[in-house]
Amino acid sequence: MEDGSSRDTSVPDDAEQPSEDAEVNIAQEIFSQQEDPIFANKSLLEISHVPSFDRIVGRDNEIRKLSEELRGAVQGYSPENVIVYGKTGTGKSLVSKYVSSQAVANAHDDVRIGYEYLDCSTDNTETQAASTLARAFNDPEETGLDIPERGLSTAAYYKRLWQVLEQRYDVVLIILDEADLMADDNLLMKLSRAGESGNTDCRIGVIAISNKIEWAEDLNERVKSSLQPKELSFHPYDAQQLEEILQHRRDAFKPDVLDDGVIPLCAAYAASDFGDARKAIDVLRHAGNVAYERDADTVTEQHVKDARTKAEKDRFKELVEGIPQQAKASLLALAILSLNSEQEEFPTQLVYRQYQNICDNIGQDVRSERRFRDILKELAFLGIVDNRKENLGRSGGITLLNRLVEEPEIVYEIIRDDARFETLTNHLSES
DNA sequence: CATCCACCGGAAAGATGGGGCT
DNA sequence: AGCCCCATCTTTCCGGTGGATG
Repeated sequence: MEDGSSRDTSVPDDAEQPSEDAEVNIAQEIFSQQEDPIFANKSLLEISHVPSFDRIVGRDNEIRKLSEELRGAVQGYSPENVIVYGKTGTGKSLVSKYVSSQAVANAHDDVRIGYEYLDCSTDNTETQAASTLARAFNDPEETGLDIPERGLSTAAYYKRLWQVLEQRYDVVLIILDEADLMADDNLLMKLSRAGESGNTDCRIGVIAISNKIEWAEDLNERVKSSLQPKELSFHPYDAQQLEEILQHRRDAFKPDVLDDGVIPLCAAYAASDFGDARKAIDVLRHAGNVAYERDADTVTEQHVKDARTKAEKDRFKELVEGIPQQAKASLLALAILSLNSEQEEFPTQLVYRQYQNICDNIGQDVRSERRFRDILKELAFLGIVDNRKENLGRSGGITLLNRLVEEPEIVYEIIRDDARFETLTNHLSES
C-alpha cells in the first residue's frame, strides 16, 4: 500500500547470486505444484462465492415473499420497501441479490431497472453510502458525470445520485446489507423520500438487511412512516439444509477425497452455531486445508474437528493483528496483568496504569483515561475482552472490570509478534 | 436509609489528514 | 491557491450512577 522504498533490497538484476536462485526455486516449487491432492476448485468454498442460483437451498418461501414485494418494480411501478431479518449466514444477502437480479432480468422491455448492493459495514456513514451508490449506478459514458470517492459534501453526493438515477433508470432496487451498522437513519430517510421531495422521478425500492430484530423498532418514526417497510424474516438453516448446501459445493474437492462423515459433521457443527451456512462452509474449507497440510489422501472427520478449533484461532489472530496500535497496547496491558495474577478481572484504573507503563516502555504516546475507556469498549465490541460494570460503593464508585476472552498467553504472543512491541522489556509487570 | 465516592459515559470541540471545487 | 467538506481519533468538561458505608 505504501512506497516500497524500505524493503526490496534484494531486487537488483544480478542473477548469479546463488541465494536468490535458491529462493526462486523454493517459490517455484510451491507455485508450480500442479497436482493438488485435495482440492479441485477451491473458489467454490470462498465466502464471497455466490452459488448459481438454482442451487439456493431451502429458501423458496423467502424468495417467493420477497419477489412479491418487489413485483411492482418489474412493471416500472414503485416496489415495496422491505426489511429482511435473520441471523448471520441464513441467506439474506444471497436471496436479496438473487431476487433483485431476477427482477432486472424479467423487467418489461420499456422499463429501465437496476439494482445495487451496498455493504453498510464498509460504507457506514451517510456520505460514504451516497458516494458509493452514486458511483455504482453511474456510467460516466452515458451521463458525463464523474463521481469522486471523497471530497464532496454529503449534499453534493445526493445531488449526483439523483441525477444519475434520473438519467438512467425508471426503477432501482437498493440492497443495504447490515443496515443496522449505519451510523444514522439519514440515508434511509433520503432514499424513501427521494420521490416526494422531487429529487428524482426514479422509483426506489430499499431492501434493508439486518440481523438485529429490534432494529426496526429503533428506527426513527419519521423514517418508518416514509419508508413503510414490509418485514421478512429468515430462519436459520437446519442441519439437513446445511448438509445440502455443503453437498452443492462438493465439487470444490477432488472426487472421493471427502470421507462420508465429513459433510454431515460440518453441517452439524454449523447447525449448533445458529444455522450459519457461512460457518459450515468455512469449517469444510479449513478441514480441507488441514488435510492438505498433513499430506492426507482424504479429508476425515478428525480433520473437521481439528479445523474447527484452528479456524477460530486463525480468526482471533487476524482480529488482534488488525487492531490499532493503541488498542494493542491496551490489550497487552490486560494480558500482562492476567499473566501475573490469579484474578481474571481487573478494574479499568489498574489496566490503565499498566498501559501507561507499556507506552513509556516502548515510547508510544499515552492516551487520556477517557480515551482509554473507549478503547476498552471497542475491544469489548470486537469480542476480545469482556467488561462488566460493578459498583464498589462509597469507596470505589462504579468501575468496569475487564477480562480477556482468550487465554492471556495467546494474546501476549500475538501482540509481541508486532514489531513495534519487540523492544518491550520482558514481563514488566508487578504493580 | 441517606449519603457519598470516584468512576462511567455523553457531548462537544480540536487536531490531523483525506480530498474536490472554482 | 484558497476554500470547503468529511472521517477519525483524541481531549476536555461534566452530569449520572448505585451499592457500600456509617
